[in-house]
Amino acid sequence: MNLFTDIGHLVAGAIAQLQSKGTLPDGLDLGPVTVEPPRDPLHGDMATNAAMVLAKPAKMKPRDIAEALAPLLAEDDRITTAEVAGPGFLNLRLAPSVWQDLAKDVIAKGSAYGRSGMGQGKRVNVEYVSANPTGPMHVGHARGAIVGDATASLLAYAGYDVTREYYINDGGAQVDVLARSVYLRYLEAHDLSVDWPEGSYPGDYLIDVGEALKAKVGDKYLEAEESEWLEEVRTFATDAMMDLIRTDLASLGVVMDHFFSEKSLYDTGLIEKAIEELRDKGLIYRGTLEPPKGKTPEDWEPREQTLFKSTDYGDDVDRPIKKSDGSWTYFAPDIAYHYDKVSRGYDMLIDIFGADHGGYVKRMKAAVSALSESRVPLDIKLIQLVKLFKNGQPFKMSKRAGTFVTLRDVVEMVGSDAARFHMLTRKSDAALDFDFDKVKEQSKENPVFYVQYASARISSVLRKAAEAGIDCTDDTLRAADLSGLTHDLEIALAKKVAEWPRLVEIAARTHEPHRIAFYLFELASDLHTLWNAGNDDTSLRFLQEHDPAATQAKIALARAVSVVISGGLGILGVTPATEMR
RNA sequence: GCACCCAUAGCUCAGCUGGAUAGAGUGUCGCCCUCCGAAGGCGAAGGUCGUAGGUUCGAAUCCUACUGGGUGCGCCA
Repeated sequence: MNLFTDIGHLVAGAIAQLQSKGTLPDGLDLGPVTVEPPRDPLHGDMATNAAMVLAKPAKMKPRDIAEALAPLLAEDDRITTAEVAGPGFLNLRLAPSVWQDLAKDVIAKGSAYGRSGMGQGKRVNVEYVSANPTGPMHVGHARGAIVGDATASLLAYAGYDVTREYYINDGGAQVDVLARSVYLRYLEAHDLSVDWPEGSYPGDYLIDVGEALKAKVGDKYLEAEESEWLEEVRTFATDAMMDLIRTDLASLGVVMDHFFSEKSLYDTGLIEKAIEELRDKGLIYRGTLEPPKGKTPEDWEPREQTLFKSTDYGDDVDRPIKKSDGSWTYFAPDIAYHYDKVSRGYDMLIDIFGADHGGYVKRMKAAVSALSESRVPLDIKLIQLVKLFKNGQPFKMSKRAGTFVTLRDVVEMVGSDAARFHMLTRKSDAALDFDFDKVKEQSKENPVFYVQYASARISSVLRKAAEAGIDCTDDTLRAADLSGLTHDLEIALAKKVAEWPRLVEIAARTHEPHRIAFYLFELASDLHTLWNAGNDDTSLRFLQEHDPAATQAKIALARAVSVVISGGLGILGVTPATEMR
């Protein structure tokens, strides 16, 4: 249920009537017709641009179309006035009962209110985090994890069939470095002293892994050549790192549906298969790239390589898929991985990357377009960096100084709920300030607190009503008479609730979960405003001790708000508060 | 040199497939808040939407050029 689409259908019906009467020509595209809340409340409750966007194709003046539509719309019970305004807007005012009764519908729908069928069950793969399995995740990974997870939840809420996926970079040189580092810890576990070469991973987190390796293989590899132990240690080490990562993710409430191993691509020959697919399309060739202008690397020399003709699909230059020693570049398994995703039948792919991977966007999109015959859209979201603050002061991360902030540190310091909400209060492509003190602050400045406080207040008033012996169960509330909700603040709150399904669709269409966070803040703000008004005007208080009917009406509205807050926080992966401590 | 992202109130940021007088928080200023619904409330001021063009009935939004900041640019994944 979505009031805006309901009224949109009404507008479409009115247009059809005019067409059958010959006032408007047939065959008009209604796609650009919108029904939305006007920015200025003085313009009514909803406005449609129908007359303006149909003017040109219908070869009529916008105001003439609007004048013809207005009386037809006004016939509907829900609409009290339909006025032509400005260049041809049609401003609609809805009957108070529409807003009042909305609360009952919301309560009846419960957690289904706001869910949308726009996804039509289409299958979407959201790939996120995909941190190298070489150590614990840091705070930057946390943002990617949270944005990816919320995006996945958002799309599921909007009716898509969503898979949450993690690409394990376990096929490259860095996991060999990991294996060698673990081997050194293994030697240490046998009380041998070791030298740590440049570029290894000397972090403490590998000590346990070395011990565990010792427990598993004993002294088998103490005197062995690297070629004998490398593969087993590598597998052992990456498994251990993935356990670590899974645990870290779980502490944020992030649970993946599927982990995909880069290494498996080499083992199964999928890379060759994907490249063959491209070759069949004539997109693979031997050639020599121009050096980048302005900044030629010192050791540049022209070299013939195997290239993917990504320029056919909008990239700036063609991209190498093989190194000069004949092995694959990083891009090749990535092509194969996305080829696999396309082969698995997804209708849409979403990748959540760090901003430092911005240069890969065009080539990945080119590869997916080529491999899917442009059937599968790929949206890549770049996550900008997180700037840490403590007491308002910038907080630099440094491994050496011991100020390296891990994902787990963040969860332990501020909690999963606050971390998640805060990371979603910014567009993902804008840098985010994360101040440990502000995120924990209990004030209006902190949207996490403000939204949770709203849900806590509603829980509180429900408890109080029960104590006062007023029946406020959902079954009772959805049958209540809400015609007493006439105050501007009450109607305004109901209107905000009415916007929820519309907002979900906008956020889902744009793949931007931060819109949910902003909406929830506004909704909470409207609730607090009404609540505060109850301080001066007791008739606005939700709990009217001696008037059960009025209490039920007011609480029905509050309950509808809490339904939306729960649904919205659910998308963000944040638990609604029932009380504040 | 090229590509991508960003630029909106003093500060931090929203702003819908282009829509009417561009919003919020914070800060500033004024008023209120001794107890009941608490971690404040009400109101005011504050803008050439980076600059210059273009498309359009209509542009913060789309296009072009420029300025400033970030990221990246063949055998690193």
